Amino acid sequence: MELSTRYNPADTEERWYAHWESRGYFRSVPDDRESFTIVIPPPNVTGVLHMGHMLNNTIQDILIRKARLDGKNACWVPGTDHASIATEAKVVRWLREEKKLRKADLSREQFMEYAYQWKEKYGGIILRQLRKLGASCDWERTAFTMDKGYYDDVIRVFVDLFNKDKLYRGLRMVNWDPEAKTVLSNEEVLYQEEQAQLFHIRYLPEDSASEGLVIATQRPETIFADVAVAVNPKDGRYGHLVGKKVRIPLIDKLIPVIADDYVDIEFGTGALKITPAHDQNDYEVGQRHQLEVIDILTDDGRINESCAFAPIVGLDRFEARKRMKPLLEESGNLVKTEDYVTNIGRSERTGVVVEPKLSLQWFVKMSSLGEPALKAVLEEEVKFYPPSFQNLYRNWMENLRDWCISRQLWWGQRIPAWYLKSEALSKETKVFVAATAAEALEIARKETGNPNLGADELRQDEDVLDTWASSWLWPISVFDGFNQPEGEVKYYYPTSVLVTGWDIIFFWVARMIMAGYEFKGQRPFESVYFTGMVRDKQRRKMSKSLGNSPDAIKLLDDFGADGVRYGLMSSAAAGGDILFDEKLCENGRNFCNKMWNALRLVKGWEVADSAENEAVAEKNALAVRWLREKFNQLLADMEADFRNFRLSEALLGLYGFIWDDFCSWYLEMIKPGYGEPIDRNTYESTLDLYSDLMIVLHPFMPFITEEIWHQLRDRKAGDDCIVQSYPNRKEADAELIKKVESAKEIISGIREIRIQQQIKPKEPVAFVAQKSPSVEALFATSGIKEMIAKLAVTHPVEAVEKEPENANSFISGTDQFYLVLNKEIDVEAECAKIKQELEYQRGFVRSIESKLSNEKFVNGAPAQVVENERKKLADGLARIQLLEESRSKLGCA
RNA sequence: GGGCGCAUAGCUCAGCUGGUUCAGAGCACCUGCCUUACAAGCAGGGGGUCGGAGGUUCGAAUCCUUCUGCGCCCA
Repeated sequence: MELSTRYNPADTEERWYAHWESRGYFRSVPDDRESFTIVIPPPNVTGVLHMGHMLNNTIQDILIRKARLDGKNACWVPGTDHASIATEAKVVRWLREEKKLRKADLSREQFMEYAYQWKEKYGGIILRQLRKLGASCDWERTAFTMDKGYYDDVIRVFVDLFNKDKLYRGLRMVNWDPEAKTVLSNEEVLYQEEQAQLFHIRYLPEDSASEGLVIATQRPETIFADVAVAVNPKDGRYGHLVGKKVRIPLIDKLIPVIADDYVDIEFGTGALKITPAHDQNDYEVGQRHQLEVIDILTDDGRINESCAFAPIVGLDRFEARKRMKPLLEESGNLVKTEDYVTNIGRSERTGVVVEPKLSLQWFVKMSSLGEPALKAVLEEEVKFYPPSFQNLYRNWMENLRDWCISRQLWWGQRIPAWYLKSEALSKETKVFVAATAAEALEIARKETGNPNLGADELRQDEDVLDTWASSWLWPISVFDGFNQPEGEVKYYYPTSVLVTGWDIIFFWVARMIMAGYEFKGQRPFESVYFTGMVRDKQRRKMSKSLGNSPDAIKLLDDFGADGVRYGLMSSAAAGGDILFDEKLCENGRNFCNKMWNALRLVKGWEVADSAENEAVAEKNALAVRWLREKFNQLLADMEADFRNFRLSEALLGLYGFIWDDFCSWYLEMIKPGYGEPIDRNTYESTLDLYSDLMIVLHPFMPFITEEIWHQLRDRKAGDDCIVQSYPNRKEADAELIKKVESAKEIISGIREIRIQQQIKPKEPVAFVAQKSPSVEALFATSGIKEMIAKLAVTHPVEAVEKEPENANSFISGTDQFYLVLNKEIDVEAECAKIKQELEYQRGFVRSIESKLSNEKFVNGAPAQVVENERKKLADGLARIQLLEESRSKLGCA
């Protein structure tokens, strides 16, 4: 069999994925095994795979594959989110640019048709890309938040909440996106410092008895919506004006000067124009002083008819702002303008400046929903990894605001509320909430006392629900838990773990927990694993606009899915950000090559029924035993790491084990000499060990492990790595491990001297140990002398009473070892080395002596610790003695 | 303004409930090797007063206080 010297992922990945799928390994149906369930955080249906997805889904796949190997019924539900605003924005742009259509010119039905066309075209790309990553989802369960059944669940929940009096319509200052013409949640507004201008504008007094006052504003066009000017009651400058009136420039409208603590004396001029319709804080001030609200902005951000200053009506707000400057200058009201930097909020989706705007929206009352959800996390019924996210969660949950769930969009679940056409929309408008128009009509007839009310006399709410108001039902709805509470959902719910970025802890995680308790009376998942954000080397968040995000698919092509998965996971401590660097994927790819070459080595061996001789057999048997015991240790580490979701550590542990213990040490221990065969026992054990390693590594790097699994032995159909049983852990034999570790230290000591003395790698050297009880005990271990001789390339190893002449020595543990080389040793250098070592050892001994002479330590510390210090002291003293002897023998100064 | 977190090698980070020769890993760097699996590799090596100060303790990278510098969330 010829194997290329490099592992080529392209040759294997697609093939194994198809194989797994065709064998139905990803499929889960309820049975009597324990379930292990993950629901995917649904990506945007028309999105494409990016680094965050890869990280997130790699982690889920690791957990799912591990659970599968553990014999659990592993179920990973994939799916997508309709991503209301993001998708609608894309569709609108597409219509405008490609079809030359404006949304305003289309009916709701026509628009939805286009939106579905868009979804058909781009929907599911990301799910195909997940397959490339190796994601072992049960694709038959693929869900979508706008699927018929899902849609119905969202509506059902809305009706349910309404009937439970947990929904209301209210006026709120909301974040308004004038381009998407919809409300945004606080989390969808991104604030950034931007350069702006502060206009200092004089408002003249009613009676011209004083100079009036000067306000500072960044939005001069909004002065026409002013209803007051506020000053701080403690501000001496303005005390005389409070209660008087001042004139709004250009329109000379009189507005009162009021006193309110909210005003910051230091900021600007200390006088604040109050514009309740267009600023959250002003709105609150306005409420306190019972001021009217004048809204001068249209939904698309233009100045509307309510503006008393005609010349700017109809202009976009930025255009209007530009016009204001000359107008104010002309009228003599502009005192000055100054540049300043301020936080401007922009829409996460459309990038336009968000306007605070009062509007009528649907809200969910959060008080009763929040309480059990907070408790669940604080009492760790839902466990967070890392637990520090509890703080963030609590902080938010204790300051819950009602959740605005209406969005002025079409792409989404349309709010199932109907109104009388005869009534204008206001807070007091009668509303009939029901799952269908017919039911709503029935309710309307009853409530209006008009049995003849016709369907055409009702109109449905135009808005749709916030996407999170659908995705918060995800863990329930994907199992059809609303329709069939006794069905599958009973088996799969609560799910095992949710893996998601901490940035959506409020958007999504908190709300799923609320929904879980509200609608199922149960937590939605046992644990939440928060991933960090993927950032670039300069710590910037990866984003399209920065162009600092690598092309995910290209990465997969360049390094293989296993390489990329390794790269992402090797630096991904839970919750910690990843500073992504392609170098990490390179490490992953190199790791694949390493394993591939280990395979080539093993597969290249000729196998004989018995070993060359007894010594070789003993050495190999020791190697096999040693690796088995180390493997037991590794399994214990893995178990702990998985229990704590320390996946990065688990992977790095495996990496070290395979690269160092298995390849660098074990394979070198058993590697037969040139042209010699290996004995069957060792060979078979090696295949078994290697196979076990592949099982343990499989969750992290599924493709190469499956490939090597099959290369190692001829496997029967269905005997695939992905469905093996995870190896059983046995108590590791610490004694044996320690012995081999001692041997390894000796080998390293020899190698060090070899390199220093420039001995050719293949040239055998004479090596002896000074006889001592510990050396004899070590050398009595069957096979260990042969092991040292082989790995350090020495003649047969012996322990001698008498120190050899002209030898280079080194200490390992408390014993001394010698290399006898065919050249004069450099006495001076040896002496210097010994001197340095002596200094270190003396310092070491001193520090321990001072510890042990401290009565408080001896009495206070645990016996174990004291005992250990005594041992350290004895060892140190022994080493000092050895060094002193060498020194005098060499005649060092 | 309120809250949370971080600071350990040149870089990125581990280091659990204080106690092994505990100051670690990977990358980077230096030296030597095209050694019959692998140069995308092998063998070796240098490098840190664990941000500063104080405290608790027999003992502190680890616990407490405080200062400094960064980051994030909320208002």
